[in-house]
Amino acid sequence: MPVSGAETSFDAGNETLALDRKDLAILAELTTNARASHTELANKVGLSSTALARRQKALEDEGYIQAYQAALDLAQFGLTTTVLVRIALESQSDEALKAFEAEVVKCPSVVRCFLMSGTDDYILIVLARDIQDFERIHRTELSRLPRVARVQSSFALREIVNRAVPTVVFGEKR
Amino acid sequence: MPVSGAETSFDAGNETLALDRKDLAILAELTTNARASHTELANKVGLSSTALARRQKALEDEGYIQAYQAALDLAQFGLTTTVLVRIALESQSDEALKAFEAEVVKCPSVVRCFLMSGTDDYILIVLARDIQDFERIHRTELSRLPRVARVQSSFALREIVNRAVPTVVFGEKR
DNA sequence: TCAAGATGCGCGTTGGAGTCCCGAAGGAGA
DNA sequence: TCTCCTTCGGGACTCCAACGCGCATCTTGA
Repeated sequence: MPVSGAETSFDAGNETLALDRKDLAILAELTTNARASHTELANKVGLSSTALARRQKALEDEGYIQAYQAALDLAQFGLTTTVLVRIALESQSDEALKAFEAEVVKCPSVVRCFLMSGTDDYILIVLARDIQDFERIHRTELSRLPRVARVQSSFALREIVNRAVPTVVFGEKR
Repeated sequence: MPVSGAETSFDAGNETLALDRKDLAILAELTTNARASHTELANKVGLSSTALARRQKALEDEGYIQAYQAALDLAQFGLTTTVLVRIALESQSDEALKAFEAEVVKCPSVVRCFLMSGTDDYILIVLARDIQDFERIHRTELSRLPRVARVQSSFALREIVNRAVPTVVFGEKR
């Protein structure tokens, strides 16, 4: 169900995606101001508030918008240190993977965890207050993970890019 | 400036942080429902809407809440492939770093970029539609970055954890 | 005991959200 | 070419709830 006059469309998975530039403008704006009112958004996008409300609701119903969430300034909580952790398991058996994954989701300092191809290990992104704090995390969270053969940590000195959404999303249609 | 009766406090950088469990409950809830109304939040946290509004505004003014943003379902846009890219430069001179960083921020498919310690290289997180699409990104975005000596890519087979905020944040105070 | 700050209640105002209806634009089909 | 039909946009209206203010009360800490 196209949200508006389908211009061109491309295949996304098994569904046909058809968003025009106004839909993308709505999404781009909501990515910045999730609490914007209908009228406010309507002015920025160039629609009436009625038309905008319809489109926004459609975007929500069709799942393009998953949620509205507040972005916290983690530095204000002292979490200024990002660590990339590479973890190799003793075995790549299904049971070992499951056991590891069941525990890693409980680690409170882990924000991302990927199972990687090739070397068949995991990459974690961990947030810590500082290096000493990471030592504690390593001791109390990471070293207690099951089936781990090797843990290798590297610290991020600086973050150059941090986007929630790749800019390519907002430029696909015109 | 404490938001409420300071219970205990800990040092965050150079600022003193004093959030009680109600502040943390507000933040936790807003992390999920950024569009929740004052009354709605007040009920969940156990405050009157007036008190809640004051605390929320304080949290915004003091920078704990950076923004309210819509979370898009990137899979709906076909971006189902996450790639970790490790890039080493020809030189670690300041000029080389600056030149590289000035270009990497322009890459539309890059969502994260860290300068890493130890090996002195960069780690990028790239979102692609599929492997073929990553080949295109590699060709049109990554290989055009300046001063690059080596590019090494590994694909994420699965994402086990994806949190915006480490759960540790909401459990620090009581 | 006193002062400062935080809470909660009640109020009035405002602004947003939702509904209904109509008009315009574009396609399909005879 | 004409007409029907679908779809989207926009205006007007109503209703409800959110927001913000002021004041009295309570708690906390010095």
